[in-house]
Amino acid sequence: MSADPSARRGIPDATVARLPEYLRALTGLAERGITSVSSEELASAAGVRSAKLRKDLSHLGSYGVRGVGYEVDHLAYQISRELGLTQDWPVAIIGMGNLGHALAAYSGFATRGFRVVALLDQDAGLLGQEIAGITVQPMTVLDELVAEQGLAIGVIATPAASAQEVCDALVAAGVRSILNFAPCVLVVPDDVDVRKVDLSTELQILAFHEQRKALAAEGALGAVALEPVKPELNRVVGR
Amino acid sequence: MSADPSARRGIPDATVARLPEYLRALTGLAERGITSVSSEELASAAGVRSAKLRKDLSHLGSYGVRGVGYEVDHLAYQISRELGLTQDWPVAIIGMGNLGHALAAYSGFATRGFRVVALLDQDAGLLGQEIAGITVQPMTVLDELVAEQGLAIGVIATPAASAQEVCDALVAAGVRSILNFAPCVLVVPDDVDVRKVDLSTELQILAFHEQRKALAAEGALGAVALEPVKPELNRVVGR
DNA sequence: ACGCTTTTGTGAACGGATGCACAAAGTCAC
DNA sequence: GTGACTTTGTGCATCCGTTCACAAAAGCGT
Ligand SMILES: NC(=O)c1ccc[n+]([C@@H]2O[C@H](COP(=O)([O-])OP(=O)(O)OC[C@H]3O[C@@H](n4cnc5c(N)ncnc54)[C@H](O)[C@@H]3O)[C@@H](O)[C@H]2O)c1
Ligand SMILES: NC(=O)c1ccc[n+]([C@@H]2O[C@H](COP(=O)([O-])OP(=O)(O)OC[C@H]3O[C@@H](n4cnc5c(N)ncnc54)[C@H](O)[C@@H]3O)[C@@H](O)[C@H]2O)c1
Repeated sequence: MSADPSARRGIPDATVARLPEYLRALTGLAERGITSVSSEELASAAGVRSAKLRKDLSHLGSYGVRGVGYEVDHLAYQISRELGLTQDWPVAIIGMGNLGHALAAYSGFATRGFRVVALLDQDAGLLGQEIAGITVQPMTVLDELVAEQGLAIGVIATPAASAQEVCDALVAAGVRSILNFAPCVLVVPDDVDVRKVDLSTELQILAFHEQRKALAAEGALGAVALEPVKPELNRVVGR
Repeated sequence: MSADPSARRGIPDATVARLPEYLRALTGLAERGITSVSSEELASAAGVRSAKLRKDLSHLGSYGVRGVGYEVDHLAYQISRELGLTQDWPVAIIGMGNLGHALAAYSGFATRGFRVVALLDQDAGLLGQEIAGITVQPMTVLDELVAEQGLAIGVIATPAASAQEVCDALVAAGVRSILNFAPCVLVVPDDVDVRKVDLSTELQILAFHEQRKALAAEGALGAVALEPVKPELNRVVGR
């Protein structure tokens, strides 16, 4: 049992998911030359309530000053450290189709603690081609990437039909964190984390709410609105 | 108060978020010629526990048959209806850069109840150009799109600096559902839904867990593991 | 030095989501 | 027709996350 006050492990998943947004908000403030910020201001910049922000930050330690607020640089550093962004994580993108091309060209990786170390594809016609300054390689280099570059994160941008196969290859090579853009469920061992980004799902959730709004408007024409309007600030469909 | 048994409004957000995955699993089963499925099998295909699946489905009505399971086609139809996918939703993509190009070329829209009716950009150099068979138009056509095509959903694929401006234009034109790919918080009126897809956030969450795994492995070398291994099937980082 | 103001950090109440376990409801073999 | 078997739908307990509200802590002005 360590007595270190910051050694509190077990940050809730919901909090971890919001830390990147706080970090982004802090970066924006720092760029505007702001050095100190209250929980109210930062929460507003990040699109959450101040109580939630404070509780989230309390899980990392006590970095605020009562009556004043948080020092922007220091808090940004603490969040970066907690997220493991004080080092650069090597990332490989697999599947250089439409989406893979866009991802490879995306500058948002480098600015946020990630480094694209490889672009992989199965298509012989793509191999050797250069995309965004990186040569496309075959899947066989995976073991080497893990051993020599410390590859830790794989991004799957292949069609759904190939995704599980690619996933298995990543896991076999030792990659334990996977970001999946293919619309399918991946089966992985317990120690591997998978996160999914799914455009269709997001659109379908929007469609559900859109339909509800359309029906509500229709209903309101002939009768009193079935549901009272909920006054709510800055409504965003919760996840 | 209608007595219609299917008129149960107020499906939990968490359930709505999973319906698209169930629908996809059902579509896959139907393609393989399977006509009937149990909650256990469908749950496994969708990557959830069967009890959760059954509770989710119970919110839409009672479409299963005890002792047998669910009829694939019928359940798929019911979920589609609930999500509002029995009609095609017109979608506009704003910002035809790297990401916008990939999205425009993406076939996943049409197969899932969406129709790209317009591609918009501010850049005069792109206007009039054809991408995936659709001509790029200026932002000024927004009002027309809403009035004549019934545009309901806008996809923002511009840089973060322009996103709020584009969002305001969409809202002013009457669009009330927005999918945002730019890494920033959008401020909208209460009746507008915004969902965000954020690559960096997802990677940063993976980095957090990756770091924990690295630290745990390190700690295990010199001492007994600090945390007991949790046996958990098919672990996916929860959201 | 001291009291006033501001803002944090957190205990406690609340609400929603998850997982368990089983009665009810249906099928199917005979 | 009947009984054994399968699988759904759901009540209940539990867990996790959010929100409220305030005492404690720090700065600041006088
Ligand atoms: N394009 C988009 O905007 C978009 C949006 C959301 C989701 N997606 C999803 O992302 C994935 C990729 O989409 P895309 O439009 O880029 O597809 P694509 O067909 O243009 O590209 C797929 C690439 O993957 C490669 N590939 C196929 N099997 C492989 C294997 N086993 N190993 C290595 N490489 C392999 C192919 O050679 C091809 O280059 C799909 O699952 C799609 O559903 C795409
Ligand atoms: N490229 C990727 O893989 C990727 C991944 C994740 C997130 N994103 C995000 O998606 C967004 C777009 O990325 P990108 O790489 O395609 O950028 P990009 O710079 O290639 O393209 C942006 C496009 O938006 C247009 N635009 C700018 N301001 C506009 C305005 N006010 N109205 C209409 N159009 C406008 C520009 O003309 C340009 O064509 C960015 O916010 C980026 O952070 C991109």
